[in-house]
Amino acid sequence: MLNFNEIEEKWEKKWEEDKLYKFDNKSDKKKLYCLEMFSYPSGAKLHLGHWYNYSVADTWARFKKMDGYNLFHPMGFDAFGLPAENYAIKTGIHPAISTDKNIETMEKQLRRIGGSWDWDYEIKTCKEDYYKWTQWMFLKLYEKGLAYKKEAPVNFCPSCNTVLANEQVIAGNCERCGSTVIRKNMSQWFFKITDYAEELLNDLDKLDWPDRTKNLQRNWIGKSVGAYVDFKVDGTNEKFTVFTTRSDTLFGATYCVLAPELPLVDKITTKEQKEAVDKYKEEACKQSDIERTSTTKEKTGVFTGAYAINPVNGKKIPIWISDYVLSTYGTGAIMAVPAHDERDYEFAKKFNIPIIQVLAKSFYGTGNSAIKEGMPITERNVVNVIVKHPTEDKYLCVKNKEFNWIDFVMGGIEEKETPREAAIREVKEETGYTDIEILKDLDFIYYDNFYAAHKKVNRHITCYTVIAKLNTLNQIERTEQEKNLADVIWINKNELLDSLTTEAHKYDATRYFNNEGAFTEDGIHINSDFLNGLNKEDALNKMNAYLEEKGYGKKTTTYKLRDWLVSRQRYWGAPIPIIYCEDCGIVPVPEKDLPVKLPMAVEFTPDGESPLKKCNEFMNCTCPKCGKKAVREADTLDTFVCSSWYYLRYPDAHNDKEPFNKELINKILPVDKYIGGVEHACMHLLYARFFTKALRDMGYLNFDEPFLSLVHQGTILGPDGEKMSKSKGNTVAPDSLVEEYGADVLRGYLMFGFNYIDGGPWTDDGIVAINKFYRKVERLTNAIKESDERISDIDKVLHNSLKVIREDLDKFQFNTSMAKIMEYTNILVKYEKSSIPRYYIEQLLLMLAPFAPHITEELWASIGNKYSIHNETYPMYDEKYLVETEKEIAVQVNGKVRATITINIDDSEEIVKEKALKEDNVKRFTDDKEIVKIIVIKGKIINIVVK
RNA sequence: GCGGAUGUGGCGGAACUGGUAGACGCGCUGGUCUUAGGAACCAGUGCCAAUGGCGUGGGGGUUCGAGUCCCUUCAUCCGCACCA
Repeated sequence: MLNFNEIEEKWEKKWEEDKLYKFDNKSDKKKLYCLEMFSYPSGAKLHLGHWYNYSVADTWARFKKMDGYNLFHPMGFDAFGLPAENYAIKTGIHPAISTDKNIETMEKQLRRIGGSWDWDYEIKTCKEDYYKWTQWMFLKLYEKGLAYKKEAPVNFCPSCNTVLANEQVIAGNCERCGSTVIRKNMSQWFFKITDYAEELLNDLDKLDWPDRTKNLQRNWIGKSVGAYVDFKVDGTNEKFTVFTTRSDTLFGATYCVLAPELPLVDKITTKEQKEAVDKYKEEACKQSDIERTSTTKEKTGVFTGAYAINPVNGKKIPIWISDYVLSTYGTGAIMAVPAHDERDYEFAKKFNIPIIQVLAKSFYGTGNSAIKEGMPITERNVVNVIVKHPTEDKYLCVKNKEFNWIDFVMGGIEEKETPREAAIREVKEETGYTDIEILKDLDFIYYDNFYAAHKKVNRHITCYTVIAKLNTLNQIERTEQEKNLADVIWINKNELLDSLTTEAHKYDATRYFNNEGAFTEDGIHINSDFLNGLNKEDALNKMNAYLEEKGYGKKTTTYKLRDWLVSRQRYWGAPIPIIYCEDCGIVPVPEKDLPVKLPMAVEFTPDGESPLKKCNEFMNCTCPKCGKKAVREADTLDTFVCSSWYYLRYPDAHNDKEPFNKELINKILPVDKYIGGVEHACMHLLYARFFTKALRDMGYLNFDEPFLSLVHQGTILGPDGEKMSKSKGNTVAPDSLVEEYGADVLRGYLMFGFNYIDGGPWTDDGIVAINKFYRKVERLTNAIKESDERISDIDKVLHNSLKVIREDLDKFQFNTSMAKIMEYTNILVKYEKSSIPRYYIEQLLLMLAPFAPHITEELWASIGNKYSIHNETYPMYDEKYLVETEKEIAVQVNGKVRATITINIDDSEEIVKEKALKEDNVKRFTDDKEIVKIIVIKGKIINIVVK
């Protein structure tokens, strides 16, 4: 029996010595760039997640290589970053030293996976020969106006003592350490990723990426089409602009809200309101983002005393400040339309601000076309009355005798009559109840397709709804006509929604029981002058055209995506290649002076200032323009800058003249298959796309997207089904598993035991099974015999397996492809006693080679084949073995399987039917029944329908 | 609240465009070989009052036929979260 660990280490050594996985960039085979996300060299050992990512992806890469591709499969390290620096603060060990050491350990562990990486192309982002070009990237972006410095409110982590990109703030907390992020005004470097927002959004459609990842990015980019509308401040020369997606509701704007931190607030606040406004502002600043944006929080706000002029109707509307308006989105100012926006509604209700309805629901359909084609809105209006029982929890309804319709009391509103008066009259007429009290009107009118039973006509009619209650059940005699028409009934809340006949009354009841709220559905415009009768789409177009024509505003698009903040007040990163000169201002370091070297001797104490600031040899320099004394930028670049272009460096990793040879990388890029965690969806994956597009526009690249196809591995959970964590004590260490079973067995289990995309809980039993399976393969190899014999049973399974394995590997379904290898193995076991012809053993080893590279290499050699199995071609199936002549199909009677029959593949339908009907068990279910029809699906199933 | 995903035996997980649900493996049961076996091999294994019935979270529908399509509902997980 082989000692897996021994042979594995033996072969790893040999592969390395022989450079078995050497990439040939001149090969004329079809290139395939397979890349796993590189990792941060932490002090901890390689965890199971690394193994899952790297070993399984390696199997795929190996398969593609054996299948004839010129595989480019590099590996490296994302080596700058905070942990090393924090470690230095704690222990005094310099990041350069600890990082080197960690990389060394990780390289060793990675090699033990048995990956097919060509280490000659290794990248370490913290090395001068790499970060020199990271700095070069910065300079190029700066040249193009895509890197700029500005004073802005930024996210600052008080614990890490540095600013963070928007993407690094998770629910108001620091992505890394979890501390609450605070807002600070600081002068920082940004990359103008927003210039590419639209393209980043649109090009997602071109990518073979998981849908959820694309959606995460779409969401993050957050495109929203709307309009800017300018409001003048009454009695002043001030004005402000709001952003709205619903300019069509402008006639319903009854107030405006400014974000408390807008400078305009101070300018327009009246003397009387100053104190209240200042106090509110102060409190708003104190709150963290989480508190501020908590949806459960009640709306708060203060009136500024000032009024804005609604540009479309000249109306004066109050200007408030409130923290529900964010200074960071849109313009930091909104027009509030309480009738049709939940938040505005809540706010208006709380502060007694008028609510003007400008959209009305129509049960006939929304929009002017519906009205045009249907009945016109009649002058005559209708009131619907929800009447509560004086003592019980019941509601008054009438039941139409002719149609059994159940509805609330309803009726036309006479001229000179208010809806309330009509309600009282109708209740009396229809039900005879007289002691009626109106409680309130429901907020919004709507249009109904109203059927007047006595006139037998449909009308599109305006509906009001009032809520009333009876104080007593005093009742007068109803007219004969009313008695003949309908019964008076009382039903409870639950029965109402089930039994009400018209949609409109169900809608009334729902709104009443749900306490109304804003009307946020689409509807027909009302109270809106030139928009009346239009639907949303038409009204939006008309309003936006009107605003532009009059100069009141213009159509626009906003994005949630912010420019990427790249400066960090930390040491262990690439220095930003910028010099500040008193005379010349901001001066980029000339390319010839790159790299701006990160000095070794610095103090690490974090105090919110870059450690480099205290390093005089670094800071002091001369201005490249005028030669006077100048200082360097003390901040370093976010490590995501390093990882935004590493995939471009790999193919030309040792080029010391340029970041990459243009011709070469345009040949090898884009990455064909990129494999890594989903957690990078809105950071690394977005940034890298931005870099690619920017470099393309600078003429360096001739492709638009860096990663054509993307796969996320799932997460391996602890045996308890929980996420693995040291604190929970449910971690599984790959090292000890490798020691016990060997790398191939671990790889095998990772592939076989899970759906790669989903991951799942670890089980110890599973890995034993793979061990057993590989032992079986070893045993079968020993049962080899030199013979040209072909066994058709085996051929059939072999070629079927090969076909499925290929298909499944393309889909990243390693579990099912391994299952097929096992099926093939199982058939070989049947012939083990009489020994197995060489051909079948070789096929087994070849098909297994990408999965278990070490063991197959050893067994390949042991049966006397030449080194290396990994230079062999992956076996191809032959269609001729897949053609079936006979097949077993199911016979169903009324959809239930009653028998199976064996048919010849070219049996006619008649023969198949005959065979089926002859089956005893089929007879039992058909004999005393009438056969209605027989459905034969060729080669699949037959279904006999009986009655 | 919005968006997305998932739900199949005791377990991990299969199932192409609707066509014999449970591939493959673990576990379990019985057997063979053995001094012994936690080794290997062979047979069996969805559930049940079992020549039948029931079964893919629940309810309804379309269909000759539904894990797969439609409607509805529940549960779990993950994003975003006052985005105007």
